[in-house]
Amino acid sequence: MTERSVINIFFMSPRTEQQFEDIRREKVEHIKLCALQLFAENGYDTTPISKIAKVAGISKGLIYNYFSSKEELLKEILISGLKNFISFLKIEEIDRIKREEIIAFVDGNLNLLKQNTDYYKLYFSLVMQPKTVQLLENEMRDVFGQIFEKFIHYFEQQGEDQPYVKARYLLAIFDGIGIHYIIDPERFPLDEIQEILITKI
Amino acid sequence: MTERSVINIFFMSPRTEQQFEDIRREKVEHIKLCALQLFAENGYDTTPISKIAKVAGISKGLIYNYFSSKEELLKEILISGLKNFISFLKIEEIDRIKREEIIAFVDGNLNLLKQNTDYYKLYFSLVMQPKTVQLLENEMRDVFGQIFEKFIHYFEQQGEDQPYVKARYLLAIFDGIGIHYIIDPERFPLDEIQEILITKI
Amino acid sequence: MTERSVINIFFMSPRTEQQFEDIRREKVEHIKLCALQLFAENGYDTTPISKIAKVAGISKGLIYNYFSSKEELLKEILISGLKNFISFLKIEEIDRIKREEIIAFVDGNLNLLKQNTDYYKLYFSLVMQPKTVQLLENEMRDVFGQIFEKFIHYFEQQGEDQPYVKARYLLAIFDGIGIHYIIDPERFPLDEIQEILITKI
Amino acid sequence: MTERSVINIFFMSPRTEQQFEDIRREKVEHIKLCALQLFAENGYDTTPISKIAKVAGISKGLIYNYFSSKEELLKEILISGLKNFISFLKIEEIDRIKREEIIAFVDGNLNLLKQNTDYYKLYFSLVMQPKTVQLLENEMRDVFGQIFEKFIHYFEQQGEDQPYVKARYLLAIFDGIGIHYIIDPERFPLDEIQEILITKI
DNA sequence: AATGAATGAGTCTTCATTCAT
DNA sequence: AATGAATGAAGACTCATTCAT
Repeated sequence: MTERSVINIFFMSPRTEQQFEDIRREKVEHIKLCALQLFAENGYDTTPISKIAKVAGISKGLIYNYFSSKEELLKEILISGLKNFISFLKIEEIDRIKREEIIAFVDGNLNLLKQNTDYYKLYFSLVMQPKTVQLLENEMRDVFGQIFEKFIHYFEQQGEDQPYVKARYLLAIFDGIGIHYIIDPERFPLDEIQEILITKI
Repeated sequence: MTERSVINIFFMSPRTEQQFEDIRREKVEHIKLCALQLFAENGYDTTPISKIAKVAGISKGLIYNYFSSKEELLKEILISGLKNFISFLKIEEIDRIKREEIIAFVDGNLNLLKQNTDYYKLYFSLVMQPKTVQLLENEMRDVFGQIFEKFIHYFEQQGEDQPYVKARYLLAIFDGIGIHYIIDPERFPLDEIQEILITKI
Repeated sequence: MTERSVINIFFMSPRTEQQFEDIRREKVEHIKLCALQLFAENGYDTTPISKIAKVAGISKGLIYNYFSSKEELLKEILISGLKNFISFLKIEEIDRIKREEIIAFVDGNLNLLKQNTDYYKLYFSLVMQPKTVQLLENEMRDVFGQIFEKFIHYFEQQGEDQPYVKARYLLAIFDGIGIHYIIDPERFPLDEIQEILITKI
Repeated sequence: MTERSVINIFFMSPRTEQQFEDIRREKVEHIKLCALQLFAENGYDTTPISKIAKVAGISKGLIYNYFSSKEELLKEILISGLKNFISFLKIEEIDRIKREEIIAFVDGNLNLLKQNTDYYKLYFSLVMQPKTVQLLENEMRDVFGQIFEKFIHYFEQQGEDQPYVKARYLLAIFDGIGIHYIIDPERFPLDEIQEILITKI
């Protein structure tokens, strides 16, 4: 028991459960953000926990207070990204799929790409590996399953002859654009391509 | 003639330069192939040299007889892939860019994807990292610069208003298709999408 | 005050900065001492880090917590020795160079030799290699430059005709004595030679 | 049996035993010389056999045709040096030890130093290690025992009161000069010091 | 006599994770 | 809740030596 602890008791008003929760959540988010940036830039495997700690301004040990392992940290980052994807694009709300909604989705997708470039970078660099896919199996099925269904539904409504193929194709195009934007964000003509894409739809 | 000279003719002669060269070329190719498969499946950083050696049926040390480092091995694999890309698609020969040639390129590209899935897997998993791009700077500039110019030229001929944007877009689509095929080769409708793509062009 | 706050005061506080610093300094010195003994006895190149760790009673990894590389460890050992040399001989304080001071230096030098045999052993075994000299370039220039100047100055005062040569010669003699003492400390008549040397000066 | 061997038999006159011996001896000397230079410059432990082979213009394997191991090669180099030392200084012939002979020895010693700097470099860098001393135990005892006895004898003749100490001291001075010359051959005033040394004797 | 492919033990180094405080 | 010391398993790489030719 150090002097510090003692002082804490006498001079600081005790935090409420809620405050503790807030602090914790804030710290967790901070660590995740720092880790995401480093993972995106240098790769997951080549980013040591120690570096994350340094960038986050905390000790190595503390990270293990919030995440049980490095892989767990990765998983939470990836899942947060997927959740963000869902909520940002309001996928769940898209039930009657009209043209405007698809266009909104396209717009949203590309806007998200611009804002969350780091996340996409990390995502694309890992999605090729079976280990990652396994890690996110359920979550990915949920997210992409939903999107996929809605796209198929949309193309069916449009009277397309191969709605499944078209849906796959459209999603592939999204990711192609994503990758190229990530590799060369300065020069890749994202806005112009966004327009072309919407026109075609 | 002393006894020694007589013995001489029973001495095994060392291998000829040609023999040594054959051994080298064969081993180099074998190692590169094994490494490619492992890198593609498990990732470059998570594949130890020892595992490559085991799969290749040789000792760890021998790999260093042929490649100065793990990174060098990676580089040679990637460059071989690029060279293969160039020669397979006969990029250099495409000077008068007609519709048929572009179509041949699309076909070739997707066929290559089917045949060299491992290479694409590796390529996409690394192209996001600045370190890789740096590793292949010159080679990539050569290859993609050429392709890119021809596409722009083609779209100009076609009277498109934004040839640069269109070229970028088409290349992005290629890679999008590539990634999706790689992630799910069983179910991704590559052939149907190939047709759609050609139709659109 | 929630239960959590109460628990707080029972939490072990982390060590203070001072405590960490103490641990570090102590460990660093311990490692350097063990390494010096082993380097001196078996040579730098033939002493593996693992052996140093074993002798020091710690893990291999911990050495890298305190020294960035084996070479860095060597460098710090050598520099510490040079610093010790300077402070022990009070080189900087010798400004008016009288006979007594030179004699004190000779005495000090040979006493240091007796006490720090390991250091001299290591030093002599490495000083022949350009790599080492390069490693310590600045430090060696500082130390020996100073000593050398004072010796020259002294011989000038004495009216010697070749002060530079005499200074070089005297320093060479020191090292000759050093080497011979190191090789055969039991039988080498260090004390008698010390007297002879002083007499000559 | 390769074609080459066959040709050898029909077109080349068989070498005599003597010629074979000469060729062998020449090659052995060549390898030793190359190895000495590399060992002296970069250290024994940090000079790989492969580098010696490359510098000598032969294959790694061939070295093992002439020397059973790297250590054996070192040993032979060191012993050759010692033998050269003996024969050059004609130590064995010095029986009536007069002043001129000692002077001749001093001269010879320093001349040898100038000519065989590499050897001295190697010698001094290894002589500190017990392993080396063990390797050369007998040879060193022979050489230095002889020299030492003669020096003692000489100082006895001169009526010195501590002939043993003086002999040790003189040998130490030789080595001190040797080391300093080796470290800085350009600027070390070897000739002047040689004169001083002779004068003192 | 000569080559260099091949091996495998050993070395330095990194880093996720644990632990005492 | 927080620190960084400490561990140990694993990885990249080296190199003396052997071996088939």
